[in-house]
Amino acid sequence: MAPETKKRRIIFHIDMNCFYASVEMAYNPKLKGKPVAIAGNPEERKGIIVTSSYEARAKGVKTTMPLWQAKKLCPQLIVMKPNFERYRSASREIFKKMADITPYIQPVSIDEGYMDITNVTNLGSAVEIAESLQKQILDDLDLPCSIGIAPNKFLAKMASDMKKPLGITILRKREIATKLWPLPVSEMYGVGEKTAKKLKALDIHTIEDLANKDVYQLKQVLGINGERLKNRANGIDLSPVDPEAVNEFKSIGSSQTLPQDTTNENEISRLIQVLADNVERRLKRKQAVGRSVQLTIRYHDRTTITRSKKLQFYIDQKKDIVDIAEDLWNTHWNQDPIRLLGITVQDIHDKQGIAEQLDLFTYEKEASKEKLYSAIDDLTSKYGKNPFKQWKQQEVKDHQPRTSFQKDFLDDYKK
DNA sequence: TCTGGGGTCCTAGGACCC
DNA sequence: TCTGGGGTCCTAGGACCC
Repeated sequence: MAPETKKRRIIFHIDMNCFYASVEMAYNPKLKGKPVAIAGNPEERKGIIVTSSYEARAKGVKTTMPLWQAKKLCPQLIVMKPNFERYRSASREIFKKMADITPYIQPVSIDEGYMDITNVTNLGSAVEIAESLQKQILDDLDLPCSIGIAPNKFLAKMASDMKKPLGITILRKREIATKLWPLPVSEMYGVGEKTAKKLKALDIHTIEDLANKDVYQLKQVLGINGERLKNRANGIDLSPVDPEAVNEFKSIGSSQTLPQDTTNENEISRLIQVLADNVERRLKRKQAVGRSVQLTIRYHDRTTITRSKKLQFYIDQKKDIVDIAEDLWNTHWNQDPIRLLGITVQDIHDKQGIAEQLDLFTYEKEASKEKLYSAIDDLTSKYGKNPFKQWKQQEVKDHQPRTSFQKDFLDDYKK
């Protein structure tokens, strides 16, 4: 957790400018000053713009624009495939430099993060610290960034957006009315297309309009988020800079848009293997196990469904992931051509932390996972329902059935 | 010729338990 | 005999962000 929250905090938001394009320019300086874009797969339909340089943006090239459209706007556009290893390595160097200043760092994405420098006392003023950090990142890594300085994360985030590239912007509480309120509400962090539309219907167009709107009306339209957005519009955000957040993964997924829509079950079966393989590899790299598998199917017309299955056990093996994904596929596919397939393992936990529970559950009772699965199947068909469903780990551990039904099951299982 | 792939958080309804 | 209300878990989908 961040240092004190009572004391007025000093929060930085560091935002890399055109990150992927900038990294490519750092690798190959000949690209500097030219319209450069990073695009998904330049050959196929999934070719969309991921990032572009300011020179490309000047011609109207925007993120998520289909490649063909970008080329039409900017025929000289230099299009490159993403080199994620490069970006990850540059990212590590950037966060190292932040870590030299304070341990209170919260990475948000590969190119963005917060710092709480409230208790940094030996490196000069906040602005001096920001200038020095920005200069180091530029001099050592040849990468430009913008930094927002504010009393909380939301204002720091909005501030870093105000001057690009290579900006440093301070946003004080007393400057909210002049610097923040005039902006269109759609530019606020947390307000997307749908929310902007709903706000417009309430005659809210600027952040000032939102700041002054009756909270009850906002909650009616936006739920709890309405209150949060109003608070932010008034410069209120108590959320701490949380260095642990980055380690607390909740899901790991892999999805792929096909070259063409398909109903071919062989192709789909192969794709499931590839996706499950991806997920398995990343689970193992993170030493994690998960307890729920979700299948995403996007059809020809882009309607998308998700179907998931919660498991009794934590898994990290490709085989298990494939089994469940195929089961979901067979149960829920409606025979229409599909455009995308995705597999996500959810309810993820650290493998070490879960090991004791797994041990108690499977090894101490000398039952392999398969054996236990089939025992559950047998007994479930015998009793008509699965008594494990409502059990908490603790109760299973302690063998403390709460109902006679569970007691029967347990007696039966122990045999 | 439209619109990728990786995530998080929130909501809402139904099942089930007490 | 014919019911309330609170809580948790599971599932599906929506909105948002980079």
